[in-house]
Amino acid sequence: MAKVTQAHIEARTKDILDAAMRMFARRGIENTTMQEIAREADLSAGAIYRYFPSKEELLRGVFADCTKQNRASFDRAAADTVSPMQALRDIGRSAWSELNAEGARESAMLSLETALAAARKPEELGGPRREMLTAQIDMLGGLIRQAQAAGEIDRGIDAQAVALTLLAAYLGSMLLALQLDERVDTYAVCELMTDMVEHFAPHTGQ
Amino acid sequence: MAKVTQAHIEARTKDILDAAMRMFARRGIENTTMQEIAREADLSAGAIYRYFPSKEELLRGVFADCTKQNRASFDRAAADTVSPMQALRDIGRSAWSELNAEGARESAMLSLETALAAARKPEELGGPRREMLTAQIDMLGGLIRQAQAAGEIDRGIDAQAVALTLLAAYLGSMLLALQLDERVDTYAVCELMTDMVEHFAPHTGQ
Amino acid sequence: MAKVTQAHIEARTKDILDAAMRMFARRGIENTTMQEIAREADLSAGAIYRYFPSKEELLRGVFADCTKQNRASFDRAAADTVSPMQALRDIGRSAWSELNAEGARESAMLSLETALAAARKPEELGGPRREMLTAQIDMLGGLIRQAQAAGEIDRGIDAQAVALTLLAAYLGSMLLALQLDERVDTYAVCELMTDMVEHFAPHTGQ
Amino acid sequence: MAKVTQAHIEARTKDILDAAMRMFARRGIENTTMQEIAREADLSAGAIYRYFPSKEELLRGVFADCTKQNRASFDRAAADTVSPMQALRDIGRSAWSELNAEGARESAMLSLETALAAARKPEELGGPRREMLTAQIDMLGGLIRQAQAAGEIDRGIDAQAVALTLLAAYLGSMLLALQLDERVDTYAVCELMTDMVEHFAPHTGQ
DNA sequence: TATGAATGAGCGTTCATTCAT
DNA sequence: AATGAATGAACGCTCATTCAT
Repeated sequence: MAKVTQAHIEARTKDILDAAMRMFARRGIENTTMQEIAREADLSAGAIYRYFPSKEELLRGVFADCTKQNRASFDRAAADTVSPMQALRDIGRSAWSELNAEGARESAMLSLETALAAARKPEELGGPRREMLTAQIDMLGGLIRQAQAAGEIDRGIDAQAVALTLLAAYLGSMLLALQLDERVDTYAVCELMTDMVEHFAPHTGQ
Repeated sequence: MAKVTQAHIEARTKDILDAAMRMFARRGIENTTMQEIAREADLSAGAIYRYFPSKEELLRGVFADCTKQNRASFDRAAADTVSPMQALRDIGRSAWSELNAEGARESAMLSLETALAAARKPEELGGPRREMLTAQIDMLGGLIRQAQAAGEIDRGIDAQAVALTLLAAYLGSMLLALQLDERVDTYAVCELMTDMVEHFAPHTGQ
Repeated sequence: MAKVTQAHIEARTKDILDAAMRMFARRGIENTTMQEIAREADLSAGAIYRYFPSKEELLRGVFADCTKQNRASFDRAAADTVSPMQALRDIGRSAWSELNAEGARESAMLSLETALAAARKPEELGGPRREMLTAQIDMLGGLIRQAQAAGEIDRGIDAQAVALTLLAAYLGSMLLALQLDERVDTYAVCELMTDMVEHFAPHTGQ
Repeated sequence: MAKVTQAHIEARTKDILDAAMRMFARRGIENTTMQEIAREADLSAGAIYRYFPSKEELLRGVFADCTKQNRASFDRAAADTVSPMQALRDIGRSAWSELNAEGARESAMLSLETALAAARKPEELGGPRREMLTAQIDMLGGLIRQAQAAGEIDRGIDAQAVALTLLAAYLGSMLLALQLDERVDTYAVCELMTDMVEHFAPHTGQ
């Protein structure tokens, strides 16, 4: 009996988080009303307050959920076996192709919404976000170092800087895709970055 | 009294625009009240409505002002005389160094806020933003083609793709700087990108 | 809770309509605030918006309610059986005696308020009002023609004109009663009009 | 010098009163802003306050002006010389024909606006209006008594009641014309009333 | 005397939150 | 546990009124 209740509570909590995420992305955090979230979650407005004590706390829940999902998808991507460089290529392709996928706009908007919210309340919301980003940078940096060790990438370049640059290029592509829509081929950014990383001839190598 | 008319009105309009820009950046567009903007501009709430008929119109004014400023700063940067590659380097350095300047956080937040607002109301707000971005891409693309013509950059790479990538790397650096603050050296992205563009040896060149 | 639904909603809707009607009459449509209507209906201001989406729509509701009531009272009056002339007399007496009844002042003021509002927005509010008035004129005209057919009224007079005149005399009496209060005996207008209609000897009858 | 100032002040006062009257009629008292009145009077908003200490006082001024005008026009109409009955006919025709004249709608709306305002603040605004109406009734009653003395109207009817009825029929016609516009021939009311008064054969005369 | 920019109280309306059912 | 009607604190905005010029 307690088991059923527990499962039920968790299911409802997830429903509400998903509904909130969709609505925050679609209409913006401030513009989304609790009524809208409730409707999207097939609940009444008051019911949400059994699971989250306030809209702010619900937002925090959405944050946590987002970073958890994100982490999971990155871990999956990094589990490549062929070669470090191949893993990088795959991660890039899968990440960039998501920018043209169904729901990419909403996803990008939510990403920006949360980035902004976190930037405004660094103490309360910034933590998980920072961890997520540094984890991604570290993961990319690790792959690059492995690729350097395997001779796939020039040893002369700073792995950390490359990781940072790859992530920046991805995030910037997301921003551009959001604003320029189909007017621009962001996938070219992915290919160019990969090629550059692979075929870069450093100064000192001359 | 006709003493104040033109100069006074323009000064007040600018005051309000600046105040709105600061508040939109600091607290978010939706979260900012007309009262707050008024207080920041040392005015009463009602007075704003002499200069802008609604909050929405004020937002549009902020948009226009932003893009105008942005265009001006890019034009200035592009007016380099030494060589196309040098111009690219200078633009990059000046752009990236702004990311660590005073007020960079607010500027970045405003940029994201406007990006989001434009993404949600593309017909009403998207136009100027798209023009600004495509103008930047075209300007960068033009410089790159000049650099290729001058033999400073490999002729084998797609100028448009490089332009897009540079802009993406910059925008992504802005996003990362906002979220990771001083935990990360975004300037390294600038240097790496410049080096890569300059010393890239394309596939076909092998 | 589904316990309240239909009955409760209808009761509240009626409460609000009645409160609005009273306040519109007492203080004028423009002068009445939603707060005042809410207080009169024993509700909070926000609660009204569950039942009417705006003040304007509430006004339209009051309009509809008024014309419905009015129609009902006229239909009741017209259902006389003795003779057409007797029906006319009864209608007149009942209508005019309402001018001295409890709440007549408020009723008159509401009538004028709605007349004015309808005159200013004919497309939005004028329709039902026009229908109500023409229905009254037609009803009176019908009774007069019946009375003429029954030989109770001279056949030489224009039934439509008489109907119009009776209605005008009634509306004018309402206006006079409102402004002169007890200083004037509007009931005399009713009696004189009835007598005149009944005993008028037309020109051509000479 | 003082003379010029005095004349100027009176001219401006009249300008403002006329502008206010037009705007009150056109848009309703509550809906009219001081800015609109000022614009209509070719003045600035603040200037009105040199002549009237508040909007309320300006309204009172409009009231006084209206009743004065009204009185003047009635006095003119009553100064007929041929016969009392002819005077009544002329007054009626001139009054009713104004209902179809240019600006009749505005005039009617102003009349209703003032009637309502007076009904709501009887102590402050009701006085002049009551005097105006009773003066009209008395004037009509006097003419009827003269007509009865001259044998033009049956001596058996109550002159006061006839006067009241004539005024009511007129005011009601105004209301109907306002609401039914050109859908109705209010002039027929005038002719019917005149005929009835002239050719009425009273009960007791049977 | 006249101006019109500025004020500030108050309007219609929205929405996070509460609570009787 | 869930509902949804109700609350009340803001919000964007308007406008009668004031006052430096």
